[in-house]
Amino acid sequence: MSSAGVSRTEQKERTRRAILDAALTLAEDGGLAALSLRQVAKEIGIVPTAFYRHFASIDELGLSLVTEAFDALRALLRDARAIPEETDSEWDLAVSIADKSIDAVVAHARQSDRQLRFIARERLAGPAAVRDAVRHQLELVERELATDLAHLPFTRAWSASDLAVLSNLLVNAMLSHVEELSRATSAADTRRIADTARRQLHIVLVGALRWDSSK
Amino acid sequence: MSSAGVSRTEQKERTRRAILDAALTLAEDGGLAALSLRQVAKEIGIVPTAFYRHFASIDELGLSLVTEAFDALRALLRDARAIPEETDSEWDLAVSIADKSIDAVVAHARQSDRQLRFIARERLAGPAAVRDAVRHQLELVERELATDLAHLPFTRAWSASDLAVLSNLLVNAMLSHVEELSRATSAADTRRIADTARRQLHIVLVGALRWDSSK
DNA sequence: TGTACATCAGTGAACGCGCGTTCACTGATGTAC
DNA sequence: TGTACATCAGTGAACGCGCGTTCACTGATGTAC
Repeated sequence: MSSAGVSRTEQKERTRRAILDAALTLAEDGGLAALSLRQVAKEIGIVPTAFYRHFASIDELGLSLVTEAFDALRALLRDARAIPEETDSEWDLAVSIADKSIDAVVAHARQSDRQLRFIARERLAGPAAVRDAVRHQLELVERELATDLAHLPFTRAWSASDLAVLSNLLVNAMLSHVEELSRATSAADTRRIADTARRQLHIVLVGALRWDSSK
Repeated sequence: MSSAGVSRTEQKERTRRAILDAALTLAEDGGLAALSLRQVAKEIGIVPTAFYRHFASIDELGLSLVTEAFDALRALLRDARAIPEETDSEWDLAVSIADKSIDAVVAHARQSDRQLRFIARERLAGPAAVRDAVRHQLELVERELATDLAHLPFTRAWSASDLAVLSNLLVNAMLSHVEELSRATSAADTRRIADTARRQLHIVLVGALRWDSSK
């Protein structure tokens, strides 16, 4: 490894990034639990033992991937979040929120699909440490989303528990949609799946608008 | 392997069942892709090579597990399906359907939790052949559910595509709920999760009741 | 600016282990007569 | 019912392979003077 004109720190960071990147891609079939250190090393052209200069174990690599994946998920939610302007009807409000959110999902599913699918997959199939970390982060994300939802006009009278319930529904639905979007093979496919997601979100929002939290 | 008083065919079937059962359990951490034939053999006390008397490969074992898992999922849906009696209001109808469905989910999540989680997990993390089989079966299940939904009073004017959209939403939500239920550690936990699921389903149904398919 | 020494990312050999798969086998169960 | 032969689920040795991890190493980069 020579790479003239590059500082040692910089080169180390590049290798670290290459490891994370290769691991994220290789974990796509079979999940992180079926990924080997040697596969990763081979993929990026280093000797297996060099892996240990960057991570103490595959589990530690997995936890770094969790961190980065949730950076991506939070960026998505940030884009989806902004409170919509006043609308004429509840129906229009639902349409407005659904459109905005689905646009964010489609855009981020395109640029962060590996990260988002990592979350959906490792939550269920990851090595214990990674699986627990993903679940914990998802709980935090759901709580953050619940806080955002509390600022919408129609949730004024909602209980904290109902906000959590809706938040959980939305996060799970979003992960399903990301998964489906990532399998789209054409622009038409993407549009069709986005439309399904939009209609689902719309149904949920209409239901939420009608929801009486005191019942 | 002696097991006096048991016919050869019967003993073979027992071993086959033991393999499927052990595989289903062992796949719980890390997924089917991280499962080895030798682990399964060791678990049930046969020599690794005996595996080949029952399955040509781990993939073929996986496909058998897919079949059995979907038997369990279809049994769940059968229990949830029955059309509810007449109700006074749309709200009551939603409550009635939600209660009935969640009861079915809770009951089947208890007795078939490994099978149902297998579906949720291998859909995302399985070996290619298994993953594809699970996705295909899920599509079929969604179509079946859409057919059932078409018989509900409020879907009279719905387009086929809207029925598919709602069906997809319900199947995905159900798999999320099963996953959460299977992690419950007490009866109180189960009740709390079932209640979340019930409220989510309720929100969705209220939204669906208000849905205008021609929009 | 030049020299001498320190750091440390990446190397390569070696280890013991579990993997899937092959093959010839054993001995209990099943069947034909 | 008894005997002789066929079937076949499970055995056990063996194979080559990829695995994670150890260790002493190399040589380019960084630093102190």
